[in-house]
Amino acid sequence: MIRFSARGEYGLRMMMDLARRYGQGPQPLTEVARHEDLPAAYLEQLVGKLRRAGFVVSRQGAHGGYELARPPAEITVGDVLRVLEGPISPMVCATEGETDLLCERQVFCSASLVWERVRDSVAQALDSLTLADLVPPKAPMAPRTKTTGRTTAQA
Amino acid sequence: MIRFSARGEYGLRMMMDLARRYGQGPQPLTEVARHEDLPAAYLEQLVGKLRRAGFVVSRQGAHGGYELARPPAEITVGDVLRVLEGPISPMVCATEGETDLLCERQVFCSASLVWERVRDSVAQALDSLTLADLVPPKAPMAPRTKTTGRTTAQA
DNA sequence: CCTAAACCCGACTTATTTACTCGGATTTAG
DNA sequence: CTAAATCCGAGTAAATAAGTCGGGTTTAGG
Repeated sequence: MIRFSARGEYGLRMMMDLARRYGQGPQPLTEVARHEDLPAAYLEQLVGKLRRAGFVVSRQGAHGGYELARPPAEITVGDVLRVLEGPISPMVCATEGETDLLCERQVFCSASLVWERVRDSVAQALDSLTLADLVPPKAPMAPRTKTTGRTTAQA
Repeated sequence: MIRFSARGEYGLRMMMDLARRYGQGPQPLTEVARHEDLPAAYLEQLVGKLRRAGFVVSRQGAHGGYELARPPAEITVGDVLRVLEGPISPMVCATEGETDLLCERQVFCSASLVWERVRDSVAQALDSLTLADLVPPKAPMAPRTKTTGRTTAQA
């Protein structure tokens, strides 16, 4: 229940990939798609929304691509998911940012308490995480696996 | 984004209606449907699941109907919604109660942190509310609006 | 100038899910 | 015996999701 769609998943993974390469110039979408094993043509739709929302910038033409508009620490997961999936809304009558649109039974409908709680706790979870939290800046160029001790991939 | 379906909404409202009349014998589904203005034939599907899950009991035949299997305070919103909408699962790889089913990139996929956080905060929100919390036992038979001072409905 | 690599955009398609409805069988109080 | 109810599975229309496709525009480099 209460599932995010592929838009959110793919889009977030794309943004994480861009975060990993932040500061290295524009990344072509085909590269991102290859890294994450996602359909490039579909990512195009998603990145368009993110660009229009101001979270990524693009450069057209040869050697073009996409790049985060701000450092990863300044973009939250909530920012990304709201662009791709719309406002947090576990139920129509409990949509983020909409005070007006409520059904007429709302005044005495105690179920709305549930949806509002869910909405707020999801918002809290999403807004407290930035791309930087998800993409630890542990040696992106010089893989120094000694100090971290983390195996980044095995099998 | 991340929306409950009508199953969850209708089902919860139905359970709240049953909670309001708990202890008054079995309630026919047509009554519940009328109270909540919901399609009775659809509720039938939903209440079937709730009965098989042990949260309501039924009596067949004339003067039959449905009734909560336990007092409202002993049924959580999480109980009800899990029966109707399945386990909490903001993403396939972060489904409640499933430790095995994870995609092979999960080991190094930091996005899963997001889905797990969302899952756990939704679970916390749903499991901390019982039907009794939603259906205040304020004078169900004798509407004594004086002491409460609450306006239950004003345009 | 020319070309290839990329972004840009909207329309189309297909599969799945949702929100129901329908028909009919069974049970039971009066 | 009948009417009111639970039970059950199948069917169906509409919406949404998840992509695909075709073509246009921009730009670096030769």
